[in-house]
Amino acid sequence: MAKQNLSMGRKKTGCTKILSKSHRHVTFSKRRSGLFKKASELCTLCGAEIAIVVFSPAGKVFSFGHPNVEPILDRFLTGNPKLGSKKHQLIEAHQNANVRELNNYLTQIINQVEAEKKYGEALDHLRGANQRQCWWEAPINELGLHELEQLRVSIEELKKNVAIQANEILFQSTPNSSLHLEMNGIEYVDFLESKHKVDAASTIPNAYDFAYGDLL
Amino acid sequence: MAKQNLSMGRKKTGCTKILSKSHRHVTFSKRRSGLFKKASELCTLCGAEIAIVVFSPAGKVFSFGHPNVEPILDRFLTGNPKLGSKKHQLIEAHQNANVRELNNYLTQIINQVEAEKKYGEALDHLRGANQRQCWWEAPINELGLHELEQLRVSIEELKKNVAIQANEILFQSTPNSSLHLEMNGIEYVDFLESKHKVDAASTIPNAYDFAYGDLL
DNA sequence: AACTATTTATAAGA
DNA sequence: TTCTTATAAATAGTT
Repeated sequence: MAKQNLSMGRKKTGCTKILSKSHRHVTFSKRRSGLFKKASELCTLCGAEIAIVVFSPAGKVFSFGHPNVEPILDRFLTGNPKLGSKKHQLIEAHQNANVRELNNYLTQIINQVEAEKKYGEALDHLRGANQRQCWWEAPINELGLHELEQLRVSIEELKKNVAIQANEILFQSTPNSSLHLEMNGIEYVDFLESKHKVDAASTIPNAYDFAYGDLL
Repeated sequence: MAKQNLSMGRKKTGCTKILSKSHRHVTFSKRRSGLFKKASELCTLCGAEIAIVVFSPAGKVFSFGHPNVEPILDRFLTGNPKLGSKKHQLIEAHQNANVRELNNYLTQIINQVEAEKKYGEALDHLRGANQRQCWWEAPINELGLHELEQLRVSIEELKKNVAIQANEILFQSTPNSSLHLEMNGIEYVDFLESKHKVDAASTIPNAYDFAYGDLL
């Protein structure tokens, strides 16, 4: 796939971008026609299905599709999660059955929040009782103190568990837990970040990329 | 874009699908290369951005993209709501609105969790201070026993809440995720049982006749 | 995969 | 823009 002789016709042209704007526009039109014709030929000769999307430097869109553009793009986007950007993984998740999972995921988080609230209220009541009834004025007994300390440790432990739970569900991977949920969570954040990267990258011209399906 | 002379090279071929499978496969490979090369040339010469997706008759996928396939397809799909199949309406909806909404929602929930955790920690400190200041200096009396009882009631209530949530998650959501909460519940039960033994040992009247409501 | 006779694509000019 | 034409490139059939 060397890119050496880029020209045809009367004279060889260089392999760099055409400088003259009008000349470039003419070439763009001609070669775009040629590209679509080649694609059409490939479709009829070999029974292939092809979609082409072309953005002119000015931002105009041209598309070719046999038999239609969008079904082909759909198939490509939904059928290639591994190539997929995070965005498409997210889209795919929604397109498949994962809306329900995402909802469950949110429900879980809400439940966790509720649990934290209830726990906080319980502690609140403890504190209120302490203040109202002047626990600190009561006589102490060594056994009682020890038991209270045990209680405290147990409650701390529970609190930690709940907090860890919340964190795991929100951010981390649990070994045998539902992969989809966690992917949803992570991708969600990554997607918003990568959105900006994509926007920036799409204005950068010269990257050169072939993605062959042989690998799939 | 007439489709009349579909052949090149040695001899003209018809404009219909090539019948021989091996022949067709060879032609497919050659012409696919040519198509991608043409696309590449168009990109470099005119500064265009092109994405091509090809499905072979066998269903294999091949794609070309400059600078990358997916951003171009994204731009195409999001920029063409008029064509909207339902699927694309879904994609667009997610891209335009729901993703942001969901993200805000998640951020909110994360903040809530953080706030609850901080609040819980603050209460812990308060309670710890109370203990340090007063408990071990105070004599034990009936009020102290009452406080212990209240503590148990609060914890029992919390335990019920956790168990209820565990059940909800267990029946609404994925089994694995509910496991941890359920474990929390079990730990909690164990703790209360051990507490009960302690109560008995310390001659505190066992109160399984809990009076709910005034505390929680 | 490499070769080659042809056809096709297209750059430049009208 | 479109048409013409000289020439480069693509490729069908072959090895």
